Amino acid sequence: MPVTIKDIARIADVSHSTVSRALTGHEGIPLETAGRIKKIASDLGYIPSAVARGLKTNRSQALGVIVSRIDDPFFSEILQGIEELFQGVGYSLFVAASNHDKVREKDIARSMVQHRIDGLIICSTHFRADHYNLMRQYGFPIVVVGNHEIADYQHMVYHDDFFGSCQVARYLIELGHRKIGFIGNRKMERTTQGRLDGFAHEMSAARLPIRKEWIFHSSSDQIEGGVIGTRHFMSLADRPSAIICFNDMMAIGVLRALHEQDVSVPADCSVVGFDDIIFAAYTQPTLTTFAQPKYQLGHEAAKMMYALIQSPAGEAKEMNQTRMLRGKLIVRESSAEQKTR
Amino acid sequence: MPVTIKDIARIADVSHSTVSRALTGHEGIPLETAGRIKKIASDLGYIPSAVARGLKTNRSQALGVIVSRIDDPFFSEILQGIEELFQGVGYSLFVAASNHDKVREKDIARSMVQHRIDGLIICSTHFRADHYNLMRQYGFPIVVVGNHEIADYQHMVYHDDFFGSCQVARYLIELGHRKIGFIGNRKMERTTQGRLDGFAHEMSAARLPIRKEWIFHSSSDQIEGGVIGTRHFMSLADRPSAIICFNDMMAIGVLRALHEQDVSVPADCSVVGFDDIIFAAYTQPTLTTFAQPKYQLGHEAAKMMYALIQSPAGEAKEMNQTRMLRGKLIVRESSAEQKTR
DNA sequence: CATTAATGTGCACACGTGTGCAGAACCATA
DNA sequence: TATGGTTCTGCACACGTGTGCACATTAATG
Repeated sequence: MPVTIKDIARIADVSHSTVSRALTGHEGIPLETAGRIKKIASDLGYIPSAVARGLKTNRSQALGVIVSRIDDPFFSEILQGIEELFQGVGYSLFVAASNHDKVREKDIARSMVQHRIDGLIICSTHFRADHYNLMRQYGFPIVVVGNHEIADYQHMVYHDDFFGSCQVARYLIELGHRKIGFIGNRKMERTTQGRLDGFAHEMSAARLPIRKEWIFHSSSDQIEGGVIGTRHFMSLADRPSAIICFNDMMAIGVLRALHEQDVSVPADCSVVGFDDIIFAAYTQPTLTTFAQPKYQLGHEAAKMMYALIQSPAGEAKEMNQTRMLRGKLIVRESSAEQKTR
Repeated sequence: MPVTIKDIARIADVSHSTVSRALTGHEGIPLETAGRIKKIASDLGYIPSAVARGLKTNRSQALGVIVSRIDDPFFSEILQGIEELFQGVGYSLFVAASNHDKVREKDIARSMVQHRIDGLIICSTHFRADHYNLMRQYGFPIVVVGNHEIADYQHMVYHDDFFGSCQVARYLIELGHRKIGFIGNRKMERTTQGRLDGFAHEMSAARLPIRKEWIFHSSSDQIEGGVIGTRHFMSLADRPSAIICFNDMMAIGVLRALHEQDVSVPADCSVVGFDDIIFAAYTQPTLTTFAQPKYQLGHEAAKMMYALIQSPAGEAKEMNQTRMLRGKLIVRESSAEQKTR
């Protein structure tokens, strides 16, 4: 049904080879002929088939992106950053959500290979080593962005969690807080560890105590995780005067739980999040948080991928490459000076 | 590099035709031979090329999804609904964001056609008629979901905004409100009109006045749109005692603006949103809103698309088909009885 | 045993595009 | 005119998979 180069060839009274060469800007075709062919192609509304071209050239002009969930605002912002770069350079994106489900991971890996993608970005999700390795065999580059795992990948873009957490902790210490609680999430191995290390680093630099009961690992990294963590802290005889949360979703849960217990924020307790998702600016009170450059993370991952695709076969591909981005502290209403009592 | 059916054929000592037939479950291949071939294929880790298959069969096993933005929580929830259905049945999704940009729309339409997608879902975004028609020429089915345009498409899934708005208005009226304001957004043609009609319908059914200055069209449908709308209402001598917002993002803006003006919600003014995005449950106060079945919208659109793909050439395709879903009112803290003064 | 039917399998071509190679056509130089 | 070079273009094949058709083999029937 669609117009093919053969249709164009028939009308232009040349062979399909000539049409192919004229349209791809190949040398050796006189400008006049090329112009005539291009005119016909455009009149006929010719749009080349990436399928046929991909079969011949072994480049599908398609990339894969795997996230854990599409409807998580943190991931979707990274996705937006990736999408915007590739839209401009003519690559299409296969997007799939793993949902932390092993079966789906396998299906996704399989379908990515089936479509012979030119590259893959794995974004903020655990991914089992066997599925990762299955795909590596197929030779296309894989960039991992913002992952929580400790494992080292060949090409990575991630956020400097240690630095970020230091900023947050130092800020609270400078406000006069001495009893600071931390709500983490064990599933996020590398990330939570980095943030915990930064926290511990600043606390000991200021010679402040780190009490075991002030570090709480919640089972959920969503809103309810913050609620659970708050319940824990409120049950203590000696409560922290400030709470650092693993992410903003949990911080929103903390705000909610404190409100229900009539603990005033920031007067009685400061709360700080992490990520700066869009809603952090609109909670009540607005949330002090450390802004991860989510869009940039996506953008940098896309740039790294683009370089890998462009580079002549396996040149840059062999080198390990890691890019680390830093965010910045965003002070809003949920944090304040600790009044000496 | 990857294993092909020819590799399998060589090892099994048959022709590649036989391998092809054995793997696709074609009749006429004895079970024993088929089993032997399948075993070899699996041992070699054979994964068929959707590219080559697509060229021959004219089915790419890929679908397109176009949204206006990926990082808008409303769209991404619909996307999640679409993704989850197709993941299970072996279709991959090309996802693209139009950003309401004409140039990008054109590029997207072109790249979708290039990849010879089997179907397209246009999701909650304006899409120029010429680009839409360009794609229609290529014969693949197009399902439009939750669009704001008045134009009728052949295959549509959308939400009953009139019904939803009636529920909201009636609820506020039953709480004793007589002065009700409405913040809309003109860009969302059909949607905003449906909600306005529902509002007007209930108001006149209750013989309540609809004042011109109580209907405000904001230029933005995001948070700032709500802020602008609130500013307008606060400038009036006779202020409404309840505000219905076009969507939750705007309602969050309203909550914020009222808080800054020391207007207590819901004591002095009730606020109701629309959509029930995830954060509506965590604003301060939590937001009363009308829940659109976003996930279901995506799911229904996917189901309709799947039926269209499966149906023998152009059978169901010719019929117009529209599916309308209804949501439900979610009462939270931002609305309360109007005290008679 | 001859004939027919049923069953398996390979050959060859197709899908739409790209490309090495050879030949054709033209021009310039000896 | 003969020779060599340059410029242009078509033939033929390739990519990986699917499939109509014919042929080969075996089984069933007379």
